[in-house]
Amino acid sequence: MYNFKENDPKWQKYWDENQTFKTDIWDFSKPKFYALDMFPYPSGVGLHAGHPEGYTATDIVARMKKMQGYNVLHPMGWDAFGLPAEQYAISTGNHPGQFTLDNIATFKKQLKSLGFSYDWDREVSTADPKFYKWTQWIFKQLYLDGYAKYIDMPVNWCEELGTVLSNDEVIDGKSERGGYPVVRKNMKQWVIDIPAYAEQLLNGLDTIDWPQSTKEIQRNWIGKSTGALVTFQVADSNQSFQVFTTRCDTLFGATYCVLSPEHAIVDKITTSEQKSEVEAYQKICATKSDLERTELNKEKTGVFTGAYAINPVNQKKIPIWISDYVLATYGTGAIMAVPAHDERDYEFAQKFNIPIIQVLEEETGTPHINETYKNSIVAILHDSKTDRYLTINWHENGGRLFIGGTIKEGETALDCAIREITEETGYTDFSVKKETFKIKHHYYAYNKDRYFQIESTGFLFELNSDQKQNQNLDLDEKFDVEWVTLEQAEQEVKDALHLKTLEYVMKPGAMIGDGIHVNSEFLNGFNKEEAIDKMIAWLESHNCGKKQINYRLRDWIFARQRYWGEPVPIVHMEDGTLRVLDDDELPLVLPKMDDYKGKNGKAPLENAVEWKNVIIDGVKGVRETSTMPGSAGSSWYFLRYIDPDNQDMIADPKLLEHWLPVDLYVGGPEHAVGHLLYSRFWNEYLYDKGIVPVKEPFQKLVHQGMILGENGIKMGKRYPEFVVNPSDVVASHGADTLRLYEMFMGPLQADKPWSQTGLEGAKKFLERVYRIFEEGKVVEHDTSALEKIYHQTIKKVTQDYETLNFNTAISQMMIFMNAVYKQDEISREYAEGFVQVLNPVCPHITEEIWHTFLGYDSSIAISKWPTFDESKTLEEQYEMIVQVNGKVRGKLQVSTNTSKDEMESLAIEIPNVKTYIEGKTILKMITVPKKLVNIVVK
RNA sequence: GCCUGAGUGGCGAAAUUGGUAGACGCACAGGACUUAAAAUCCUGCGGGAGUCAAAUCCCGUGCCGGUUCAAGUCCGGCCUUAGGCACCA
Repeated sequence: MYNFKENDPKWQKYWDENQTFKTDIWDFSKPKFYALDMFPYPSGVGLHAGHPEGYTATDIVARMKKMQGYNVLHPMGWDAFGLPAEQYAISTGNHPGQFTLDNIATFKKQLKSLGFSYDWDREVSTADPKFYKWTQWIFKQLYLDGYAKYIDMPVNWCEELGTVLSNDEVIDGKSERGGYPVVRKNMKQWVIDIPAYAEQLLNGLDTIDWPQSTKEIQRNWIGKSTGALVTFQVADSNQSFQVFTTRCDTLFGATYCVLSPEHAIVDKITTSEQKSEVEAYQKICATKSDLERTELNKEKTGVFTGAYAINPVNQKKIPIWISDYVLATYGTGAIMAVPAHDERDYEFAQKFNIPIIQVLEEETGTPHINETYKNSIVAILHDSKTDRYLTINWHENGGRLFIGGTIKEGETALDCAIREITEETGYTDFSVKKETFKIKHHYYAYNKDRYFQIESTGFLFELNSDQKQNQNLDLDEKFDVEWVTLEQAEQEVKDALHLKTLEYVMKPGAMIGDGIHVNSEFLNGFNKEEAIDKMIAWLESHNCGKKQINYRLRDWIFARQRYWGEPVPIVHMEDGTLRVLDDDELPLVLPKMDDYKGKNGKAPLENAVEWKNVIIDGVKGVRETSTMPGSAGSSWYFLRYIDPDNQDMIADPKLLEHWLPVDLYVGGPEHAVGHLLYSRFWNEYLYDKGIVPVKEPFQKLVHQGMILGENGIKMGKRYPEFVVNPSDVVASHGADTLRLYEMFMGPLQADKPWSQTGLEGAKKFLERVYRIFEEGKVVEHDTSALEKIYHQTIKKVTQDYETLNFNTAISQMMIFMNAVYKQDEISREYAEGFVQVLNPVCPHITEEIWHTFLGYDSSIAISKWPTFDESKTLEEQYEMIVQVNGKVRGKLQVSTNTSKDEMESLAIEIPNVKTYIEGKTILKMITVPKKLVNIVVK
């Protein structure tokens, strides 16, 4: 019986005292491996069940790499600044620093009890002035290079937390922490110009081994869109404004422009008659929270400014409106509206009665040379009393259609539709409900032997009464008038034009599909891509527009009106200038305070009067009292592990050169657009400055899944009875069992429910392993019966650890153990190799066996990883599968070097196979060497 | 609405380039050991038909269709679910 209670602490102490996992950072003689965990925020509640999962994964790889002769860097630290500690300090009056230190001590103890192979000498904490000196230093460089800016801008303001928040900290209009409402507010703020790196951050994604989903999230967040900038002159004014559009080809369809309510030009162009209305609208928008904005999504609102813009392509005057469906923060904060082909613009134009001009036309049928042009209609008549649609059935001479017809000279499309319905069906009492966008259609008329190209307008009519008159038909018009259900119409109407018309009638709104240009002068007849190129060329040559790329990515708001964060190393001088601290003034340390709560929306540091007021070179100044966001320190901490005590720089360049990039980074997927984007940005910036040697800091990233409660639901306050505390499990089952179980549950990346009986199973396996040694089953002679499975096991486990498939690695070790039990003995060589490959998952029990039963006096962690002999993994026999017409009809044990011909002749001799091929012709045999024979018979 | 993943026994899950679906574990059942139980060891275990027992046969990887000698795997269309984005012009 293995005594984990005694042995876990014993070996943890041994590794500590012997500095088993101390990294000799300057030893460049061996290949390096940098295994990194996302460092935890040391909360008051300690580790949760998810922590050991990711940490064990990196630990396994780190331990294996060390045994394989790599110089491994496997550090741990603390993301120690943040809101909870500060909230705690406010409510208890204690210093958040002390609270944080206490939590760190708890976390460290818990992590040590799990036996991770961290080099604790490299521990960092973002709240430690020795660390944040360099966070401030990086900020200073960003400031000096113009990336960190102090600007007036709309920000996410959270009243409850008393601070501004960055975009990734706002979820559905509420704060990520606490779920408090967030409103937009104009404030002078520190921001960092991450959009300047948008393109590089986007391109870098193609070079790194990250989960597809996370790359996709980052791509969406960066939100690159290629389009054009178009300048509109304001009529009867010297003002102009620019719009951003991805569809400049639809410019002929622009019937109005919309400015965001906050747009700077609004005040200058609004006419006196519209002034009060515009100002009232602006006021409403300013007080709306982001949540209200999205909730009020349903209906468009807006106000006419009274001013008109000149459409540059045709000099038409189009009205300028303001509306909050145009965002001040994206593009230029102004758009050209093309209601015919944009759903939002369509909705707005409908509501405010603004003209809609179709400039794209869908095309059905196949074009032909020598077409005759016609204008025509397709009319769909609906009877709401029976919910049927009127069709005419030509049977074999053309099938089921709606009513169609050609527009006569001097007739409008609507007149034509009414006339055709009455002529063909006799109905006279109906009213028009809808006229659709036009469709271009090509067809061949047999009766006239001609190709036609028509431009068809669709109509929807509603039948008022069954009043009829006689049909007025030509002699050759032989069809039945039939009322059918929508379903029947959709199935039986085959004509492309009529089907498309039905689609237009049923689906209200703008025409979003692709089409060719119409009503667009020099663009007529061109498709989207061609038209965009032509339009950009036209705009450039007429000096009123150009190609433009836009990003959704916004400035990173880099200040929080909170205490527990890095002070910003800036002084606001009395003369209005900003002064950044000299290097020798760093770190700028947080002052101790009596009260950590800010008052009236002011930062807590405003109350640190002695700290904030300074005199520099005889000029008075006030320190910046906002602090940096939590993601500041975490954006570069992985660099500091490499040289944590360096007082002169972030880290020695020679060390960075050797150790970067991080080879394996494991952590939760929730940081996809926060930490994982910010740290890529800082790293890339530091790369451009020549400080960091690699563009991308994390070469391979893996997200561990969530450990769910036994009820299949996320562990949490909702179902406290299903919460598993890793420390309890360590106490009851030992660290190795917990590590083994969490790795065996399923793929690392998947969410997996906890299972108490599964945990017992893991423990049983370890007992089974231990018993082999305890009961003296290790023998000094060879156990050749185990040779093949031993080599297969070493091979599979080694490969699976490398690819992080720990569950299948463990399953292979179980298979090996089963074989050992069957054999009832194992050679010393195989026993050692097995214990070594198990060691990364279960370091304590294997260390114990290594010393006690195998007699070593040095750690198994520094032993040499076992090797396998490929030739000894190969089977000399296999089960050949024989299929007849793809179904398995026989199996046969054959030698691995059986030839194709031999396989086939053996196959047809199998009795059961014979019964299936007897009396039939063998068409062919498909033979896959070392696998199967498939006999195809008829 | 749009973009990513995922869907396999009672349960957690395996399955190179398409080539025996269900490895391994849990649960369950039977047996050995024991005065007995626990622990341990051994055996069985997708569903159905068939048989004293076998052999053998049919069905089966969310649903429908396709490609192929052969589909969990490839293609098309849907459903469910998790995550992300959401007036981004």
